[in-house]
Amino acid sequence: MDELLVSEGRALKHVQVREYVRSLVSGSAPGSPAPSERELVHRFGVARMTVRQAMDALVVEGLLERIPGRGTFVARPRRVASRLTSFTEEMSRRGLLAESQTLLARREQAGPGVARALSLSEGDAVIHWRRLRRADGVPMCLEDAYLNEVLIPGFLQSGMPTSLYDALGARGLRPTWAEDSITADAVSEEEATLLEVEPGTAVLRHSRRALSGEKVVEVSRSVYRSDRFTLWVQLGQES
Amino acid sequence: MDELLVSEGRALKHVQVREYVRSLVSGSAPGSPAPSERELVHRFGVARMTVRQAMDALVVEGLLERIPGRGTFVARPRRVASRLTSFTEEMSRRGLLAESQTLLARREQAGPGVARALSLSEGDAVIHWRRLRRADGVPMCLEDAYLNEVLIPGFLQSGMPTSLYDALGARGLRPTWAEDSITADAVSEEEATLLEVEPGTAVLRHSRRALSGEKVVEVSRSVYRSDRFTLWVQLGQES
DNA sequence: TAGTGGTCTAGACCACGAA
DNA sequence: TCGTGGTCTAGACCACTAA
Repeated sequence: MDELLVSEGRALKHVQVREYVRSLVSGSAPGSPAPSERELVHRFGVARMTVRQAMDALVVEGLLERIPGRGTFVARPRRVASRLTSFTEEMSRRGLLAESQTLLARREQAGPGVARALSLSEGDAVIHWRRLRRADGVPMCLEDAYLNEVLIPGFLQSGMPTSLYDALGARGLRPTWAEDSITADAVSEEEATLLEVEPGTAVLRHSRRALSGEKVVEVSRSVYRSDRFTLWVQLGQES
Repeated sequence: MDELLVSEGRALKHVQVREYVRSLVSGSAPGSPAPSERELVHRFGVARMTVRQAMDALVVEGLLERIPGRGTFVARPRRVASRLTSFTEEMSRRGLLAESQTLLARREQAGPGVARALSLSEGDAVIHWRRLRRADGVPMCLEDAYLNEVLIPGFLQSGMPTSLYDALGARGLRPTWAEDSITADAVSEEEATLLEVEPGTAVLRHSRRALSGEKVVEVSRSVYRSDRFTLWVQLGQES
């Protein structure tokens, strides 16, 4: 169902039709009619199966909805599951400015836990990056990230980026899937000082193991101030 | 792309082919070859487009993977996002036996918060169901669920079920999408007594708004013991 | 070279919705 | 009744892979 553009870049017919329809309806309100299949057959001079192939792709994509006997219409946006986002993106989504203060960034030898999580062997080189993360200036989160040095050579030398996920994305390693665990705990003294809360306050502990394709690109442990941060998760598809 | 079974229940050809292939490959290891399209054309005496329609559905579903020039193969299972599960299902997935003790189950008038969350008006009738939930006998969670009485008439009279989601499913109202919020907090005295923890211990507070289609079927607030419960979330698709 | 999936044609009949 | 999408046919040529 993919592109496979021909030699010089001539688009396949079903792709032409698909993109024509996409541009027609993009921006239209849900429920707006798309051109009928037979109308597109005439306009492009192609067979109906070709038009159907184009429309099928848009239906699978969730852009269009077919109603037998009536026509094809712009679908209302589907309710989807949460995207996998970085702290920076998540704060920006909430209208807050994310800032990071690097407390530590160095090469280390992986301990047993980190090695297992990163699918490495104990003692392999990893990058340990500890940051205090603020939103609109308020301490929000203390994060320890561990990265597989082999996947991002020269990372420490290249100057630390603001957004880890942007930096990974630039290397074609943007996380596509992650498993998170979340629990509540009392904050430690060291954490309390950095997060500027009372020792013993309840905090959220968040661990993430993020993959790009089959590669584990990030393992992290974070502590979030619970008075400043609520985790939001959407589950399920469609509806 | 749906069934639309004909009159007496005769299956459509592409459905026959699809289900034949599904039964053939179900249980096969990822990478196992599926029958070629032309082989299925012969076996079923149908046109190739019909076979492709059947295979397309299985590819979209993630069961098969096409490799041009080589053939069609069983796809490795995709890494998917977390399913929307109930407490009962979640505990069972962890190998624990879920039990529920109903502390309260009655008709109430919706307050402003619950009314808004359930898309009702203040004062409308809702069912308030408070349960202490145990896993393998250990108190795990205290949950207050609010349900729209109009959607589940006779719910209170029919005897409370073990699993709310099973009961909703039996009425065609199984949640398909939910938004959850999670935060950490200190446990209250009343909660501490019921959950059998020290007052002031850190706990996870979890709120859920669950929809079945466009209808809000459940609004709940839960408190989880953090020493017994860690929330797991998978984000993203495929990889 | 033989087999595979990817694309495409030019028709056909059906059930369903709206007028 | 007419237009819509749903299903289906019996071919065709292409690019690619593997032997």
